[in-house]
Amino acid sequence: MSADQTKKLEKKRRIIESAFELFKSKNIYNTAVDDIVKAAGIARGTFYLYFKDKSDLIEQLVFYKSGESMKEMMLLAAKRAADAQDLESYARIFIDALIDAMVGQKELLTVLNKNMSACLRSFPSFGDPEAVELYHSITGRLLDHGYTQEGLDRAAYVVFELISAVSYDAITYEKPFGIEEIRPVLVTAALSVLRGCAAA
Amino acid sequence: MSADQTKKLEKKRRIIESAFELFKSKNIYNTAVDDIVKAAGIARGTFYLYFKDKSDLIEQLVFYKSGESMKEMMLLAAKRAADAQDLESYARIFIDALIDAMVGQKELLTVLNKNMSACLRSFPSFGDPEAVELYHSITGRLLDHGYTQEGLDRAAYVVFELISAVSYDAITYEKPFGIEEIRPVLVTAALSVLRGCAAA
Amino acid sequence: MSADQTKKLEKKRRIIESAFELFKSKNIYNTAVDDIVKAAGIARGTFYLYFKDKSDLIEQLVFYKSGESMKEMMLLAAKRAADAQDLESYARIFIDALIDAMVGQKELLTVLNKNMSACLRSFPSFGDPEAVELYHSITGRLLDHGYTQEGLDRAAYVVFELISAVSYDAITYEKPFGIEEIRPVLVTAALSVLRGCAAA
Amino acid sequence: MSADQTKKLEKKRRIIESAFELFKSKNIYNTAVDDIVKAAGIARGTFYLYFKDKSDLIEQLVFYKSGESMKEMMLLAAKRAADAQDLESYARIFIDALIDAMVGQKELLTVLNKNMSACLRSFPSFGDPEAVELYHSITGRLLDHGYTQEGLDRAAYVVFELISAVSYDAITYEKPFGIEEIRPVLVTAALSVLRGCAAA
DNA sequence: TATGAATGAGTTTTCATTCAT
DNA sequence: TATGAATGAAAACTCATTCAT
Repeated sequence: MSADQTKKLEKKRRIIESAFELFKSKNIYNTAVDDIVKAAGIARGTFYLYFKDKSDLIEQLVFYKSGESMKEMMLLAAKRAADAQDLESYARIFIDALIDAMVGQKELLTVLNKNMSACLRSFPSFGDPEAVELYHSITGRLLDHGYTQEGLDRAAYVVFELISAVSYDAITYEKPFGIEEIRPVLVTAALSVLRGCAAA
Repeated sequence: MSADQTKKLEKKRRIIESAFELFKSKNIYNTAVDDIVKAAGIARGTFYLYFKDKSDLIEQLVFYKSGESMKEMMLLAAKRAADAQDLESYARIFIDALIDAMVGQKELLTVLNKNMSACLRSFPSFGDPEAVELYHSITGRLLDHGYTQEGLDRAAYVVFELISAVSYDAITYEKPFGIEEIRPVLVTAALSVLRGCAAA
Repeated sequence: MSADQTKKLEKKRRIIESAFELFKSKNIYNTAVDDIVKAAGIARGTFYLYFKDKSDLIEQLVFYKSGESMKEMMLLAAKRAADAQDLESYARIFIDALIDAMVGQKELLTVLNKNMSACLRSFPSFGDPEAVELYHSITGRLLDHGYTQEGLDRAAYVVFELISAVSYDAITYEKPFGIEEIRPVLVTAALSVLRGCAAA
Repeated sequence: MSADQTKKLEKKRRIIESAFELFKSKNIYNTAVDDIVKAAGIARGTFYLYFKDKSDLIEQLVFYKSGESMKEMMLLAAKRAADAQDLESYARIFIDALIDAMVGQKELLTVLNKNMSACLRSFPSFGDPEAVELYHSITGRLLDHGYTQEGLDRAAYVVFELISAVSYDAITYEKPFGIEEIRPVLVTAALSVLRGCAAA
């Protein structure tokens, strides 16, 4: 990648970061392109040199940010689950860590408004080679325990949706249940799903 | 309720229905108050007699519509599951019916954009006495099978979130899996959750 | 006046008073007819049974209120000046009292926005027989000191404009001079005007 | 000042002038921003590039216009009074000219609705160095005749308020006295004020 | 007389996007 | 590449007034 291209990408990222901060505090529909360029320290017109239009920015931001966060979450969870003895406790620790990670991403959730799935939609290819590798190293351990790769992908997807949907409400609204109140149910549920899918 | 009040409520509902039709075809943010009043056959100012502003309408619409659809879904599912012999098949048929109902509500899902939970947030009180009764008659059958009422509420909530989250992506994007592709996994998963939560 | 008419007048006054309170706190242009009828406890349509339109109300209010206040001011000033020995001190006390009265009418001034003259325009007939009588009893004392009635009217008018204009700025903005700062100059000035006009 | 800034200021002035013309013919509250931009030959949005909102324009217009007119009035009066022999006739000619100038500014008066004081409030600093200089050259002649600078400022202010308040009613309503009818009284009154304040 | 739902013209304001520099 | 003034369509919302009851 040429120096020029690196510079361009960097600026693009700067715009995305500025937009993200504003989206967090004001929500997408109340953030004007004007606010974004001011925050990024560039001119109005410059914005359109990097993004086709506002929705182009949003699309890229959501994709970039949700991918980024998914990777972070998997990374954190994998680290915590690394020393688990048996499969059962591996999964339990992993799922628990995933929920913790969601709690830590509260702001992102608000912006994405349950659109975490913007990323999940490309599941399990993600769009970031590192993330894919991470995913495989995590799920690999389950493969030889009665799962096919395909079955595993679906189970993992369902588990992820389950966790993110329930966590979203619990974290942002604390209704009908707060996160700590629903966490044990959620962990049990996620494990049940994994087990149930293996049998299938 | 006086005749006047009934009339007012009816008109409010008419506005909500008009808005809903437009939201389905054009999405919320591309629908102007102007479009809504034209569709409802009322004057611009009249709108503001019934709703504080546009966001007030959206809030009420989402709540009303998601509640309404939840009831419909429960109704349909209950009917289909009525003759089930054992608990296992009762649950299976019920869950399957729930997914079918989601498919039938594709349009609603698009509008609510995963905000079905606007209704779920008041779970299991819903806000409509009929719905509550329905909910209790449905879940009652499980009560004597090792669930406490509280545990049942949480399990049911988690199952509902699971089904609606996964179905939403499957139905609206068909990515990463289409609804028929993911349905067996989803049913298994939901049943596992129920079973897993009972044990707990 | 019939009982019916009295009732009507009373309601009219109630509307005017309600409007006046709102005008004081929100200014005329930010007060809607709607606010007024709510405050007066009547229906929207009823308003139009008593006033042709909004500007009709304003006109009547300004006239009624400024006349009322002018009378109050003259009454207060006359009382204070009653025991004055010589003409000089009579005028001085009177003018001073007038300024005090203006200070006490701060709210009215804000509403009328220097339109106190709405009343002054009918000077010295006012529109209220009692006020006219009051005016004559006050100025009478000067008549035999070199003034013609006409000259006196003009002088009084000019003095009144002088006091109300200067007081208005002093009271509402305290710029460029506060009321106590400018008061001595104002009294001197008013007296000079009276004296100067007598000579003429 | 850069060329860019000059250009911007020029456009701002153009908008103000267009608004002023409309305010004169239709009054402030019946002039829409839309009318102003049409008259100024700019786009709707451009207006908001130069003024925060409509009231911002009004504020700036009143200040700018009243300052401008004050300068013109002083200029005219000074020229006419230049050759006066004694102080008495200097003041008399000056005051008379001031009244003439007010008559010539009838339109402005209507727009400003007695808000000439928007400018007077910054008296005697005005906000325009040229005006200040003018003011000092005019009043200078009185300084050595028993006035302190401070006393002079107050006297001048009071005289100005007197003249503008009385003239306003006389010119715009011709009630209770027309301008020519009240002029001699007004001149005498103003002179009396000046004399009376000198003595003090 | 009294009501208050309905009206819709009219206003202000926003904001994504373009384009000359 | 970068700028930022200019645009104007489009949006939300207000409010004086009417009129059927």
